[in-house]
Amino acid sequence: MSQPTPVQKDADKLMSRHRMLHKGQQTKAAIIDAALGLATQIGIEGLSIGALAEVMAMSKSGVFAHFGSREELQISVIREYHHRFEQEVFFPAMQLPRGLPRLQALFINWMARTSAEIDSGCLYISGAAEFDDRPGPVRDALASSVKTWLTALHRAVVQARDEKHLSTDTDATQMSFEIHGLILALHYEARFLKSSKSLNRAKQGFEHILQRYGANSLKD
Amino acid sequence: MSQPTPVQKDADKLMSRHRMLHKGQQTKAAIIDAALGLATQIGIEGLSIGALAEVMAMSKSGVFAHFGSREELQISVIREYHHRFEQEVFFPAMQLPRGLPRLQALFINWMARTSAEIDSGCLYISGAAEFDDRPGPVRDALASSVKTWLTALHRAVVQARDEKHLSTDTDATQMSFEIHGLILALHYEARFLKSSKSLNRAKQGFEHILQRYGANSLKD
DNA sequence: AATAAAATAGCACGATCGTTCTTTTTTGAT
DNA sequence: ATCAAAAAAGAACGATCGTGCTATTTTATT
Repeated sequence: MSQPTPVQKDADKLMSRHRMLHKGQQTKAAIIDAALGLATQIGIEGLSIGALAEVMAMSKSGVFAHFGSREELQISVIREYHHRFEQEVFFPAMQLPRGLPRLQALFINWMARTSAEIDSGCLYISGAAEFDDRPGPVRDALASSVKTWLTALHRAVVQARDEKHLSTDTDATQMSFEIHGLILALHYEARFLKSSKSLNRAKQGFEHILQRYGANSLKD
Repeated sequence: MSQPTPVQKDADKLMSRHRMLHKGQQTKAAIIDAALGLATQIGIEGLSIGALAEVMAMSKSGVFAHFGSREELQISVIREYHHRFEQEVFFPAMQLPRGLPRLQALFINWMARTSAEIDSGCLYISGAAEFDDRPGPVRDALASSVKTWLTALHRAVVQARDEKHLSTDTDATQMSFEIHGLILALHYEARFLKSSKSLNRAKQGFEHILQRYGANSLKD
């Protein structure tokens, strides 16, 4: 048997180091989870390390060390929201066949995350209001996530048109814009004005849009 | 000639006192104007008396004395925005005849205040995101202003229906909801995503809504 | 069980926050 | 010009902010 080569020893050390990160990653994830909860209530800008430390029953510096700056914390929160949005809105809809079924599922799932049923507001909406006049890396991270999602929605519309589920002269960007408006109105009237009927308003608005763009059948 | 009665003396004193308020009111108005500018950029919650004092070239306590509390300052800002919204959006549209012309003017004026053309964002939109989970007098003042305006919009839709400019079975609340959505999408995509085409998207969306609710002529 | 590294705590800093005092300046009517 | 009231300034307070240090504790590996 040969001795472990230097290369193998290096590999072992690397693995050891990775294992050591376990606990750290774990609490970091817990911090981000709590931070996301705070951010959806008081806003991304309202997020403070002190308040977060109190929630976590940790010291300020203990929390701080995981991120190195408040900005990095904010960006981590946005990335986590992006991930959850993918899990709860995007991926489930991707299970359905291309075209109207998938587009409809995207809208339904999106509504569920936006309506007042859920305890936390939508970070993409509240964040946009906070950062529309505030340049910087946090805004960039937020805008990047939002654009990814809106592009996915746009693609679903295009596919529905290509599948002939919508009329062939459908302006996909225009239709996406109008759908986006429904979600924003739902968020506004349900979350801020506490109007209970908003969910049905949004659903009916979606039906109207489908009719306008010549959806030939709602169930197929 | 009779001597001034005590009542007359009191009246004189009252007038004097009112005159004395002149300068104070004046600078207070200037402060509120500056505060509104700050609030539309960094948010109502982001408004700080220190930053405001610096802009005004005044001392913090000098600014503070006009309001007595930060909350009162925030509410004053909201009241001022309400006033300007009335002046620039509501009243001009009221000059036009009831029905479609007035409704259309309301939408056009609203868009103008919301699009990226203007330097300041819409306080009703950014404020809603900030205060949807934060109860208190500031939120109440904001919600009250917003409801007043949305009610006025709703009334314009009802009138357009009554004037037979829209089909008689028009659901006014639903139509208002969809119009609101267009404005919110415009604000979102123009202000946050810096999309230049949003204004035309909103206009076309409005045309679509008019068509759906059976507007019989766009110019009359 | 020993050990090095990673995770957390503790403490202090300068800054800014809203607010409360007291003092000075400015105003406007006599 | 006088004078009282109003407006503004000045200074200080306790709190909280993000962040940079230096210990201390906990973790995971040998």
